[in-house]
Amino acid sequence: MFHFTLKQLRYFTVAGELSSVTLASRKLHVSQPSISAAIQQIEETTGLQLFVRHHAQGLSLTPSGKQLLVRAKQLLREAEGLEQFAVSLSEDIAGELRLVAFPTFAPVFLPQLLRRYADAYPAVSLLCHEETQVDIVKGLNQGEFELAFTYDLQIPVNIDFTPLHCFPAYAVVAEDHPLSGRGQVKLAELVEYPMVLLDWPQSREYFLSIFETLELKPQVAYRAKSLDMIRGLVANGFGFSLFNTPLTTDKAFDGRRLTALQLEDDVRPLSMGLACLKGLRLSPAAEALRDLALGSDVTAAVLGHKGSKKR
Amino acid sequence: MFHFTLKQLRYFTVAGELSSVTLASRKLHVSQPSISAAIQQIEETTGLQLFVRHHAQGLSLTPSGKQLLVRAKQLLREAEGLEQFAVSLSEDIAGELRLVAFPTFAPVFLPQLLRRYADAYPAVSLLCHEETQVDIVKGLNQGEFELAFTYDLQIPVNIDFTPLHCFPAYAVVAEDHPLSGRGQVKLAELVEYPMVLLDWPQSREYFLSIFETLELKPQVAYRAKSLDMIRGLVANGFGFSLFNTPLTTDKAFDGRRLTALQLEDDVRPLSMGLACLKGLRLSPAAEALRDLALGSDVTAAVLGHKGSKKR
DNA sequence: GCTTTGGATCGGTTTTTTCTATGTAATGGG
DNA sequence: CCCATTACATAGAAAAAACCGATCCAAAGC
Repeated sequence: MFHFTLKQLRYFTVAGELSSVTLASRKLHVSQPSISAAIQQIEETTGLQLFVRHHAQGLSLTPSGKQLLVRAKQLLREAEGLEQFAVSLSEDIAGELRLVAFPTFAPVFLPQLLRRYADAYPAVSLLCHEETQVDIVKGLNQGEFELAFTYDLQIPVNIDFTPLHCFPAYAVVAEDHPLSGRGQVKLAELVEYPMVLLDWPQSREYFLSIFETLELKPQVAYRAKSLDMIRGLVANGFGFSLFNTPLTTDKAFDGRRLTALQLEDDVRPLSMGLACLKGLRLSPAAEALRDLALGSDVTAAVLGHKGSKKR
Repeated sequence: MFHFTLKQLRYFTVAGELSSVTLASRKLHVSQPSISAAIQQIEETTGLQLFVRHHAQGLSLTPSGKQLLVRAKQLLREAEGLEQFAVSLSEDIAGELRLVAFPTFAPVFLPQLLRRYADAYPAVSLLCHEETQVDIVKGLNQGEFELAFTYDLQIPVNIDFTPLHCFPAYAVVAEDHPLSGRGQVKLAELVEYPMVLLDWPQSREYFLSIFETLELKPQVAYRAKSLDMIRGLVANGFGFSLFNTPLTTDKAFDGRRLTALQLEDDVRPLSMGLACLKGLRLSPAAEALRDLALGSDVTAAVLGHKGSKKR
């Protein structure tokens, strides 16, 4: 494919600039025949005559050699730049950091966290996707993302999970729902009413499994594809729903009000945390974000301690 | 200096794009361990983890790997470009062609020749200097110029000279000079009048040597550094002068007229031609100009056969 | 004519690259 | 559950290359 090497180009450019094979060999700490050979190899592969040899007094570039020299130096600078870039990627907190987050809680606390991160490490360009659990796992595996904020749900063995915060499940009903104002309810009471279900691959199964462990079966009246839609449906009396992500507002988008109800049953809370590939050494940029997230209770500031920290 | 090679980068990028060491090895016609090794070497020198290895099902780039891949491909493209450039320099009539010409006759016929050349080979960017003989020789030796249009005067042995045209020396006087209208004169007659001398390193000696061979000694009344000045001085009655380059106009810049006088003596005419370094293989661009210059009597068209072709 | 200079060439050594063969871990079909 | 398959890693040997010291050679300068 390539008929010359960076090393040959380097030897050539130095010799060209010094107009001397010997001086170049000294400057580059290699023997004089090495430089000679490199130049001849380039001359051979390109078919160009790069130098006019003056016996006993060095050599001088031919016009062709001069033209090649300019472009060769440019290539060498760019190679140098690539190397610098690679080193900086592996040593500095810089480059691109590709994140992914579970969409239900992403907007709740990520904006604040990313703000703090961006202030602390301006050399990093952040990229944050939102995907459902299966796509998060797929994306991590394929190197699409380096770090994921997600729930500890169906995490495969090859993915490391570090819990950040625990979210207990709770019920949400419309303000004018018969159970509203109760403060807390039993799941057995809830199943008497129609349910609105978040219809996402893993979430679906998770919410239904909560009832299954108590051998209850909710009447799913509606399935919706977004959290906002669920809130709206619930607020408009289509039934109750179960959430883990805290309600940060008691209003649906149309202004109707919702009420949260604690569950009296002993339901396993969901653990939210940071996931990344087990085999992957994190970049300094990712490491920094991980430290930032672990170092401070990121959710507390926003949520006012509605959940319990860690698992 | 550089801790990776173009070959390693190439192996890496192909493997990265195919997400497979094996496929890359097939595509590049090398063994699979070679690819593996190259990737590991880059990982080692940069300190980056480029791939996540999935047992039995290929590998996928890490986010860092993806970033490096993009820039590595760019560098490879640029290397490819450099190679193309070099090959084109040695095979195509393209690139930069650095010329130099002796200033006295350069404006007489070079513009027309270069025009034809530029029309025929638009991929070549022409650069034409004008220097006196010593600087022409120096420039050729140092690779400053590839081809020179000059006189066969004091040409060192390491420079090849191909004659293009012969210019006999002739005298020039003002229109109102006593010798004007004679048509031809003897040098012995000329020395009775004051002379105006072109004061350039080699030209000076050449003109004086013409008199010396006949054991004559001209009275040099004025020395000037440019041909235009000489013409003006002669036209204004400061004396006669000797030229080789044909007078293409009988007017000086101030409008005063000049007359050319043939020499009756047997003076060796000056040979004008193409000079280039003996050790230098000409670029296709230079070769093309040489062919163009040799192929047609470049001067005839302009001068109307005032001199004799070739030597 | 002798010395100096500086690139080219020659052999031999070391290093790097590449290959074949094999190991190994995960996947998938029966 | 076993076994064949897949695909990367590793080991060891062979081939290629890069490199070096020594020497050669041509020109320049004293």
